[in-house]
Amino acid sequence: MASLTLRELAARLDISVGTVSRALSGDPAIALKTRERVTEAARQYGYVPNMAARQLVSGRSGFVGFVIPVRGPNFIDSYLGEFLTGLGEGLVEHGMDLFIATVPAGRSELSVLRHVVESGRADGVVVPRIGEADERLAYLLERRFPFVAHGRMLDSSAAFNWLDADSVSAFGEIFDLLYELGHRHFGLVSISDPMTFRHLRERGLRDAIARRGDPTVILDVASAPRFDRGATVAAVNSLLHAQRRPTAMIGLFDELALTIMEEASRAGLSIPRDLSVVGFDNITAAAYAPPGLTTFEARTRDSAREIAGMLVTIIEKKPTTPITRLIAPKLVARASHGPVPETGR
Amino acid sequence: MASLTLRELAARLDISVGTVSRALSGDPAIALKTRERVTEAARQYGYVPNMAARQLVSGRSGFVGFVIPVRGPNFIDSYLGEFLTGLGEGLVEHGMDLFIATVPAGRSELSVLRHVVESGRADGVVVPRIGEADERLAYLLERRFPFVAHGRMLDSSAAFNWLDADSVSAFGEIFDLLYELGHRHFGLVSISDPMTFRHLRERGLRDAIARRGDPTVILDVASAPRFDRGATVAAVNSLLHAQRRPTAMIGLFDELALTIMEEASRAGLSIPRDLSVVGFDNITAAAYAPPGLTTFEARTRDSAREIAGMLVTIIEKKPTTPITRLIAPKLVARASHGPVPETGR
DNA sequence: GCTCAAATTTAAAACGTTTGCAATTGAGCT
DNA sequence: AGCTCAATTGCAAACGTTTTAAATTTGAGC
Repeated sequence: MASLTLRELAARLDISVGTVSRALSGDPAIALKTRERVTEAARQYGYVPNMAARQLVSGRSGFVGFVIPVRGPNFIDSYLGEFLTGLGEGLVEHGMDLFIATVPAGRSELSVLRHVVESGRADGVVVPRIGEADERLAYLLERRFPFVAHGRMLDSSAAFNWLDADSVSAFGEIFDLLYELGHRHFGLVSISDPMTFRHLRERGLRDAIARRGDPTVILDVASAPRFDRGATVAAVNSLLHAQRRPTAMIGLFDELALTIMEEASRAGLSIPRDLSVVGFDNITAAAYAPPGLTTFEARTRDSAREIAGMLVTIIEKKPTTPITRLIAPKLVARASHGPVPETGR
Repeated sequence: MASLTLRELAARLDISVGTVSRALSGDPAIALKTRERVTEAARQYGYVPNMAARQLVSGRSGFVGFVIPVRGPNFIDSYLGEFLTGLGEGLVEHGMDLFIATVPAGRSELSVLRHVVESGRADGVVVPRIGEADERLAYLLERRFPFVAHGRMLDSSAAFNWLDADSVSAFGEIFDLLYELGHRHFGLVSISDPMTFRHLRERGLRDAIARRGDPTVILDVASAPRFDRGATVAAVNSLLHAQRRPTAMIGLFDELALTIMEEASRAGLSIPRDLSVVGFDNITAAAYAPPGLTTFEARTRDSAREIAGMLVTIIEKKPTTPITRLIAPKLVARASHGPVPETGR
């Protein structure tokens, strides 16, 4: 604002603007003595470069953009909170700032993303929650705009930069854990939305079942639209009140697992005595909801921090081959799972 | 990026740049016919103004800054999630964008705020969670930089723009509610940190007690540092295991109330039969933790949206007298409070 | 003391807008 | 036809940097 300009600083030092600019950027072509003198003066007078001017000539904004995905009533849920935290942490390490855009009521997420990209206010963007046919990715790829996705496509041939939790193995691990505890009848509460993580997690579970090769294993699946509370409750109850009830139920993510626990309690079932429940994500509420939800730590925050690093590399180095990374989730064993019930089977 | 420039657009229209600029901004000095022609061409060629250039000359960035306050392990908690959501919503209505800065490990929150302000990357900032002697406010006031605080100072003479929840009356309401249910012995779990909301809430409670004028009312207070889980548990238990235990306990905010409920259960107390518990904020976990925490909806999201509007007004109109606003919290009556226990008193 | 290259610094253009002021146009009047 | 005045439009400066190319200074070698 009222801050010193480069010209003024140069005047006080009786040196040309160009030299001052170079000195501050540490250009070795400038004599060391001059560089030190300039740096010192800049510090002393509290010179702060005007980002707009710098951006105008460099073409880089120093911002990474993030469009908050449209969703239910609460925009920033547990996942996004973690994610943004990590992203901020990661970016600040690289001297980048975070530009957050929300989607106004009438407009589409894509149009906002377009605004972010085309206004030149961001040098790259991070795209969370990948859908099966994601128009955001299509747009960014076509436009060759730097981005990193959190999540991947099902078709691994799609060439772009992504980082994802290895939910395939995590869901395999859940199955193995419960199988070892004697469970043979599983219920999965899933979503009907076209998100890729849904397929990956289901695949992880199914692959593990197939690997085990035990024909007595049963898997029932019930799905509901993502943020439709009523339908979700109905889906959960369709499994809970089936003729033969699963002994272990898995939520595609914690919110679903919590709903399972609620409905089970309502139905008079005791967890984990009558029913084992496992989730995925380890959201805050998972620790509070009795008896404590067994789940997987998706390490969202670490993931986001790493994504920040990846994106900065991509912006600066413009690598030709995509960078991809898998993060291994970690089991958080709480009290909602246990051995298969002896009775009633 | 590869987007059309104003000069190019002007060339195609065979009109001067200045005219095009004015036409696009809707300047009535430009003939209507020309304006329409330009607008149409801009739309057709997909012209997007370069924000950096615009910012350089106008001196305005179109960004509102927000420095994520330093805190415990999880930066973006429930409060901040709600707040950022509302802020984004509010800003987008005014065509402004949100610039989020995180505080790197070694640096102070103030230094980051200074960076945001002095780099000219934001036209105004929003400051959450006001402390008793808040150096951020002191800095912004001295610098005369536009800002709105979420929260106020105790000394109401401090002249700046703020919006706050009317926690004084809310805590009075809590007291009245519990008093009517027969409670006379209250326990308040508070924090020892120098945040102004702590004093305001305690004051609300004390004022209500004084107003009632019943000398049999007892209020015990225990405090712990904000994010010190161990000390918090100890503070809670100091009240729970006192010679005479309060029949109603109030958490300064929901996290504390949830801890009260946890520790009470651990001590074998049934809620609300043996103990009533009330919180404040209505965080997500409040609904999940059994038997459902009675609390106040602080309307953080609405508040943030309104703050966005206030800030835009301040940036554009530069009013001379401060804008202040109180938001009335709303009771969310769940199952954690009830009549005073008949026995044991 | 001179030459020439290396080291250092300077001048000026460029980035893409906005905006004050001057210039042009054309209609209405005399 | 000439003049005035308002309505339009054009010109050019300015915003604060970075960076290219040119100019200047320095200093080593003879």
